[in-house]
Amino acid sequence: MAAVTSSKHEEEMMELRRGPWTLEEDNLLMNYIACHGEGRWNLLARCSGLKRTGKSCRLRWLNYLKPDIKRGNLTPEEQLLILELHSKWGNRWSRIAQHLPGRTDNEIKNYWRTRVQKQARQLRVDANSAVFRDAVRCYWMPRLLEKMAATSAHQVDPALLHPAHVATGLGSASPPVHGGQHDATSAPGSGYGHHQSYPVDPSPSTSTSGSTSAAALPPVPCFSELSWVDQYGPYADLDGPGAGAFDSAALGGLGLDGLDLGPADGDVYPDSTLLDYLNSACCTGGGAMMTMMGGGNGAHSTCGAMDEYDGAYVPSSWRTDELCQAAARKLGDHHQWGGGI
DNA sequence: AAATCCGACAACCGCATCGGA
DNA sequence: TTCCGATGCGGTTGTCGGATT
Repeated sequence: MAAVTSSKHEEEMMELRRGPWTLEEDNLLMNYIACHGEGRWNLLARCSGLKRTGKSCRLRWLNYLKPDIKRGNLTPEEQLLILELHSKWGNRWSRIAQHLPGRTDNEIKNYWRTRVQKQARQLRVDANSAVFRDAVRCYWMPRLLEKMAATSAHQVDPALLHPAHVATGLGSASPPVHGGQHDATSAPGSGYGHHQSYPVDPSPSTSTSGSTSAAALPPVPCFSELSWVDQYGPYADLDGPGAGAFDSAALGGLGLDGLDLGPADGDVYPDSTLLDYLNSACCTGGGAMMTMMGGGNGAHSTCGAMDEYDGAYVPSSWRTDELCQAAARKLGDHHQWGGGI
């Protein structure tokens, strides 16, 4: 008897499909959800005719089929938002995804692993280290904005390009505007994304990566909620309302991807790398840092955790052994770390 | 032109948490 | 209070296509 039960169970297990979803499966799933709504995934799996687990159905729906899923490359403001929120919350992908309408935790997680962690590897630092966090704040984000201005026909408030404004949002109080690399044709049901290919009767209509359109999008959350003050203390936020805000209006719709934070694999810190930048900042007692920050006391808050040291504000984490070690690899001992860093 | 490498993304797996019986 | 199924989350793997050699 037990053997019979076991074999039945095995039979069931054998019937369960795995791997890529077919168009028919997607249709089944979408139709079922259209009739019965989301949730109760195990019931759905049993009753819909799909030979999938409830888990698999849920994942397919949430990560791919759900109508409000936004596909295509992450926009610059989305990238900035991810960088910021990750520095705040770490690998809380789901939580981060809640602040990027239409983006899934899976997508954000993949972005982090394929793009951001790659940069960290190239810099030989841990992506979760304070050094890398500061690198992102002080180097990646400003360059993101610079590249946006350099490569885009969009009007970007020049004031925004001052690194200080990366964090403070000075220069514009415009409401968020949407646009960027969203392709409305790639929504489930009308087309499929970059890698989607059905093993049976494939009928993908469009490839979406990198494409752009002016499709209407749900609002991108206001960056003003991204104040760093709660994490980094009193020096991490600017004074007054609007502080800590990226200007998503100015950033909106700009297509940018693949920013390099550092050297390619095999190179050992070529010209103009993050560490050169860090070096110049530190060796001048925070001078370069202060430039980055907007010239002094008025805006001493743009690069994350700031401590007052020797009359100047410097990022707290710059005084870590980790940073010194990283810098030493590049610089040897012939540079002095200024400002007591 | 073929082989190999690599990046990107979809999907799976294991564990944690939640909520109802 | 405990148990158990459902759901959610994060880490990891598999697969595909483009780029490079």
